[in-house]
Amino acid sequence: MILFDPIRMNPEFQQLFKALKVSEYKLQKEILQVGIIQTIPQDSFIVEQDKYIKWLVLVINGKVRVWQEQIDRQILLYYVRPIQTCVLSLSATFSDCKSVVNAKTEEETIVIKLPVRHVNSWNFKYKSWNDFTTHSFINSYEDLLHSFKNLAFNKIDKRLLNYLRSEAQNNPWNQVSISHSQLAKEIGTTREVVSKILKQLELSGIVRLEFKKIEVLK
Amino acid sequence: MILFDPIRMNPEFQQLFKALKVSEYKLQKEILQVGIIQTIPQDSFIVEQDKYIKWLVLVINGKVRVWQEQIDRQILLYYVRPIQTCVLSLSATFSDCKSVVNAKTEEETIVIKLPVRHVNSWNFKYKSWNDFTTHSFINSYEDLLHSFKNLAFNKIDKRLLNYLRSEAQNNPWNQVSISHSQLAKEIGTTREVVSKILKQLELSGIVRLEFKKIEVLK
DNA sequence: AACTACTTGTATCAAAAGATACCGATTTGA
DNA sequence: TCAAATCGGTATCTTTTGATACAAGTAGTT
Repeated sequence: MILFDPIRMNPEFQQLFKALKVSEYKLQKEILQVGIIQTIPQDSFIVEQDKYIKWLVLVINGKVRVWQEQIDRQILLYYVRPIQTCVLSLSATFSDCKSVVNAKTEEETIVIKLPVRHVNSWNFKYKSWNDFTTHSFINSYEDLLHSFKNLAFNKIDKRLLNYLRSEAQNNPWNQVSISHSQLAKEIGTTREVVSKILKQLELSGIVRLEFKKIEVLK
Repeated sequence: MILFDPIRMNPEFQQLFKALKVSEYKLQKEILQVGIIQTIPQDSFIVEQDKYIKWLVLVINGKVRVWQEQIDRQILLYYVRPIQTCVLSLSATFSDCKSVVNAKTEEETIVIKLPVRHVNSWNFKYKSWNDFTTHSFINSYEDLLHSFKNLAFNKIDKRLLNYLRSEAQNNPWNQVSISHSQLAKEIGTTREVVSKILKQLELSGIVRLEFKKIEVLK
């Protein structure tokens, strides 16, 4: 039984170990040795398109938006929420590569950063880490597949409603606080189209519109 | 050193071991014990949407098309070529689940089938298997991400040309043998739209059209 | 209150994509 | 060789989405 440095063993690490079901003491020790806890303010970039990924970032608290962009258009890929990691930075732990996405905090976010070069060997060394990475890949793949299907088969009005309903679930009053232009970026279209569709949805009694706020009624 | 049953140790298994860099004798033995080699005729379903996945299928020779469909529309996800596996059946080795995609042979295809319940434990037991699954996930994720971006940002004419160019690469005369209606299914649109765009591309001197054949000129 | 930055509403026009309809060409195989 | 099935071309119309332009609303600051 190893006695950990009490200064390093703070609640964020404990949360991480519990969520990851990290039972191996040696892995706990390795994470404690190389991991850095950071509190990142709102609207800060975690990774940027075309830049190298140096850290595997695990979100402990907060919310990170991951998206792709091209000139004036962008589209949401997914959100990273506690306790998850961005699979793309996970894949970077296996082979040095540039990021093909952007990731930015949407709220103040607490993360644990692990240098990718250290993480590489853990996959086969520790069963719990192996399970964690495997399930991260599977879940992320399924999420992306779902988004792909949505994009391939649904028209914009349906995709907009899908987005609103899924976001409204996280709010006690079924409200989504977002501007029309931001909404346009989430689903990959323009602001005018969003305004038009939202007005139609309001006339149909499906949503109720306020300034920078949308209430989903059904 | 274990002496393998010479009847079971046929060239397909040898090919698989080499490609997977399976050096562990124990893993070789396990694969030989539970693996089944099958030659599947053209146009046979490997997995079907909403049905359970019982086997991890590894393609040794041939070509398997994986797609999603909805009523009258479908869209290509990817092809599985030698020596690869469909990640979605790979993810089924970790948790019993129904398929969300269809997979069908496009040519006569030789595969090795492994029962998913056996494969589950190999991931942490054998380093080479671990590497194989990890790289399968990473590559597949990146492919899907690429497709997603293509779908999100490119219009149909661009996507059609992207498809043709990538397929033409595999042919010594830069020709793609496919009907317009099949092409429409690959990229998720209708036959008429494909015919229209192909005619435009021919007038621009980018392709040359024949019956069920398209030559990509530039 | 006045100013600024941002947000929302909406009308008009253009382009992209889909739907329908019809006809002729090509292949296949009985 | 003739019929059936599949394939390809194209015209017309509709729907969906995007682009442009401008007016008006909202919130925060000074």
